[in-house]
Amino acid sequence: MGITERRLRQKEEIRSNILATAWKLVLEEGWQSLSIRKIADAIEYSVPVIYDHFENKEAILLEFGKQGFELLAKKLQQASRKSKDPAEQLKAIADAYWNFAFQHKEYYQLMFGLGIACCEADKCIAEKSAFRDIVMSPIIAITKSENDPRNVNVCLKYHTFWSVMHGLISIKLMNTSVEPDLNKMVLDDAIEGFIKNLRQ
Amino acid sequence: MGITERRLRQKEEIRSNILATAWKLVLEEGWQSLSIRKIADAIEYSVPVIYDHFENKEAILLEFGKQGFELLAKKLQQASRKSKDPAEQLKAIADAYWNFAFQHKEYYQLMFGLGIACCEADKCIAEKSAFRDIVMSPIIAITKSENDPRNVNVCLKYHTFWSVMHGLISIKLMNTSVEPDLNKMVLDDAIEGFIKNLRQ
DNA sequence: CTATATTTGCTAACGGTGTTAGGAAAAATG
DNA sequence: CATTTTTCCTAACACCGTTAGCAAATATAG
Repeated sequence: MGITERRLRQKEEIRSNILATAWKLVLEEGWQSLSIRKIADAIEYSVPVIYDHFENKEAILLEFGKQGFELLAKKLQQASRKSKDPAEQLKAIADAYWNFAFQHKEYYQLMFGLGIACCEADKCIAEKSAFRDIVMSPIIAITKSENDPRNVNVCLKYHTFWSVMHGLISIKLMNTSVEPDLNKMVLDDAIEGFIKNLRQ
Repeated sequence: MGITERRLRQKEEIRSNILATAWKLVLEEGWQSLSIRKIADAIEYSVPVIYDHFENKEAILLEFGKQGFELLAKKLQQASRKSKDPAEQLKAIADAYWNFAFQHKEYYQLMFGLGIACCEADKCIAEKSAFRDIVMSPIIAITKSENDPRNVNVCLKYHTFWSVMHGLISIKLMNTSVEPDLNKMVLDDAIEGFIKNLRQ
């Protein structure tokens, strides 16, 4: 009797319909303007139906957050495989990170908090530590320090790398227009400096 | 006849009462929870009175945003006067920027967009360009390039500096807890590297 | 095939948000 | 004292996230 299965399938379909519709709305009007009511309207169901599939609005955002972290990890993974030279790896990773941020602006905004309270603290630990490892590996190789990821210095360098990336991107994303648009030069410059610094 | 003057004074008093109350509410419960109704409640006036003094909520936020930029500029100015050596100046500026972000977390959040849509683009140009000049000056001195702030390379370095600062701070502020808390070491490390890089 | 149980999806509400129209009361002006 | 101006409030509009409760549709058991 595939009845319960069909029901599960139908229920699952509504769920992914919610997600797909929400995503479309976000692309069209941004995170700030996404609302449960608009989603309900678009999928042609009443509002409470949404709550049969997600505990609350934040749960929907969290879903996208995880998607984003997975996609980012994949992109960084691919980038790091482009070369055997750790410095080249790191450059490729930086590149991929940069591209991700602007090609998937909505994901990036959600993941790194330009306007939404989601994906903080413990919510996405698994997803975050995945891409942490990817970035860590070439840094360790370049510094040639002991191969221990818990090495304080390596941790520090990783943190610095990530911060630099995030700073460059988020300042570009908020587009303050005080200084001219320096596009990717800034990134290349900063990463170049970072790698030099890694080698002492 | 000082009647109109008294009226102006009283009106002005309500205005600053609104601002003071709003600021207290922000300190207590954060930007997200600030609402016109709460302000009205706290100053013991009805809601529309707020709109006699501010066009809308964003205008109130903008007021604080400008205050923030002015305070930051002052702090950076003071810091840069601590030494004649440009490298030391830059370190002091970085330090002051860092301290500002954590001592006046609310200002920083408002100014650099961790959660509020304000202070973008053209709104705070004057205030922003003030602290731009302060940071630019030691960078120019260190690179010893032509004394032209419109020099592309200097612009790029300034942008990098600012991005690094912002990245370090905002990642610390959102406290993702994947990596251990590396406090100010990360800042010192990054700035050290940045200055080295400036000198070629 | 009918009766019961379950699932589904709705209406309507609660309490919150920013914002504004319109009118009553108070104050200043002639 | 009458008139005009200013001050300030009530009440509403249109949103928001969230939930209680109920009606209709569906599946299950006898």
